[in-house]
Amino acid sequence: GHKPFFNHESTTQQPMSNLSTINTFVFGKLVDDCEHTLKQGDKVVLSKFLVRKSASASKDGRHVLQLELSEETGTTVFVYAKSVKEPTAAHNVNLPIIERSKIRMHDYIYIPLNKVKEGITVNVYGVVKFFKPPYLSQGTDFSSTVTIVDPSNARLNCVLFSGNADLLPKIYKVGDVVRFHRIKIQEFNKELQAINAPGFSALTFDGTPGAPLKPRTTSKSYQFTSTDQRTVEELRRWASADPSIHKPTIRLSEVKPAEYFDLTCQLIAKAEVDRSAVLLKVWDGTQCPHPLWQVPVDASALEGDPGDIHRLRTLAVDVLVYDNHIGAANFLKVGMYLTIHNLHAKLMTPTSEKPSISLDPVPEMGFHLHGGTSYGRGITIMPADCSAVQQLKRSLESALSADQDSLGDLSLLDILNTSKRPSASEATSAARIERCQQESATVLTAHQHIKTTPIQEILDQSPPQKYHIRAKLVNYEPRALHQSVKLYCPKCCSLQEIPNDDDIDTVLQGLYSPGSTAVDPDIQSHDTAWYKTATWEAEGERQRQTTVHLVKTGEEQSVPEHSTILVEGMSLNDLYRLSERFGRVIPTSSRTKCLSLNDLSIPFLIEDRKWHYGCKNCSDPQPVNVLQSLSQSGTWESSAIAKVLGVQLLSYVFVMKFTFADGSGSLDAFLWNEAVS
DNA sequence: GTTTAGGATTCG
Repeated sequence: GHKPFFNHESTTQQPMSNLSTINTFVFGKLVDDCEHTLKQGDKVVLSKFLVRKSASASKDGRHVLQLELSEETGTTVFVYAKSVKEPTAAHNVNLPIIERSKIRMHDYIYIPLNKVKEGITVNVYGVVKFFKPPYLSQGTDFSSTVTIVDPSNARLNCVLFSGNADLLPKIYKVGDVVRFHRIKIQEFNKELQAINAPGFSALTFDGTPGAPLKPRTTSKSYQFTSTDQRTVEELRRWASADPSIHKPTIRLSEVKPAEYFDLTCQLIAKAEVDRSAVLLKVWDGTQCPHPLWQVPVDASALEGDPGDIHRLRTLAVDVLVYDNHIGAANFLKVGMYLTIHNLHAKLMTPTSEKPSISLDPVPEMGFHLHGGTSYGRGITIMPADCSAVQQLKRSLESALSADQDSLGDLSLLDILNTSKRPSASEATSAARIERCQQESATVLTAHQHIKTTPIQEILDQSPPQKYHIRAKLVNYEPRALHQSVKLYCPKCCSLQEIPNDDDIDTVLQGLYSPGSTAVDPDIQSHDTAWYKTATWEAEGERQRQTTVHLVKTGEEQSVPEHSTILVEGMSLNDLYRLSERFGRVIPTSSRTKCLSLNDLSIPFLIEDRKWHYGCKNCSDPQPVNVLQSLSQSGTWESSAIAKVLGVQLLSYVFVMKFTFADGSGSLDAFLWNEAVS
């Protein structure tokens, strides 16, 4: 908890005004430091504290604000050393005479791991035997699991949580030395287990004997005595003799199939593959001896310098990062140094849908960071100054100098030389926008493993075959969706446009213009055995005779919606009106001896407002009289009508044509479906 | 001072 630490009112002789007395609270680890160092009456300078409203101002009469000191905000407490002459103005932080206090050391006691007991909170040193790098738990905090060992031959599993991942130990590899303050020992599954207690803090050291004794921590103040130095160095020496702890690092050139390993590398490029996977292109300066499996992703989807990606293509490996690791992957920036923990090197036989020409497909090596946190799977961002990255950089630099010609322009060089992350220049951000606009509208998921075939290779082979292509869309038709509906003949496979109203009207007017109407008097206005006829003059127009032949049905009370009519002399508007009223409308003409169908460039049947057309190539129109057979059977299906009339029915289809090109050739692809009627 | 996770491979 927190304790009110300073209370000037009680320490000064004369009473102070409200505004000159402020409550100051000390939190966490700083409590210990201050508790043992500061005495009443000391003069201090405080930096980087939090200012909050005082909850007690109305009661204690002090300042309405309060100061909150904690390690998390980076607070530093300066105390005037005894030797320093008292400054003229205590608040003047710029005074050069202020120096960091000699804080009296707190006597921390470190318990050997074989001496920990349930229920106590202790401080320990240990060597990391196993760890899971911090990851976001299902709860609110980051979590990290660390197993430590020490020369007492005991081991301790530590389960650590923190809302701030920086407060968890910064472990890079097994063998690192850690110091934990305030871990609580408890029992779980009949074993002792440690969990971080309030005020927990951790220091982590490189496990290499003789390496600098600089601890990894974000803490601004920590106690580290010469005793601590000896302890760390002792643990380093003790662990370095243990082969189960001291494992060699594996580089891409040494990777064996089916191996799980930790890879320290630099990120070249990144792409979201689908909802469950992110692609990382990484390199460590060495060449993997196996053919590399490559995740097919659109170049436009790759975040990273296209030039670098191209130049490093032989050294870079594709790593697929799945599921829970995607969140961590999203934080990564191109140029960063990483350790990917428990990376799976897997040999994969290339899958190809095309007929195999080569006899033995060569297995390719793919790298996967599987989902979950088993075996410490995860990604750690490595600072440029740590020894693993120093070593990595030497490897990257030697790879560059080995191939100066092809790698000389590498923009990642800037990162190597300056140790800074690349800043997005105007040029690259413009390029990014351009690429962004080229992004696929649709992404097929889970097809990463499917090989694509160059278009020319498809053109050289004989159909039918199935392929996957990756190509640029050069053109597509039609541009408006409604234009994608066409008429299709299932017999001759021809496609044609749906005649528009103007065309139909023109045909109808040509058919029934006064000069051309030589209606056969024999069949005019005669009821036949199977239809009744009515003829009249069209109103208000040029002389035009219109005729309706109503097909008789068995029932006397036939409703128009279920009736079939044969019509003559109709305009386009007439056809629309009649088709709304009657179930089936069949446009005919009686210029010849018998009632016959019209030119097939207009519909031969309008059924429930659906306009049916026939194929000019494949139809052999019969006199309309043949419909009499249907009037007897009573089946007036459009297909039955078409059949007896000798008409090859055209169907409505959705068709889009795409023209693709991939540099090797170009290909038209049709997207095709039956239209819903 | 709650919960989370509590070492223990893999859908891809």
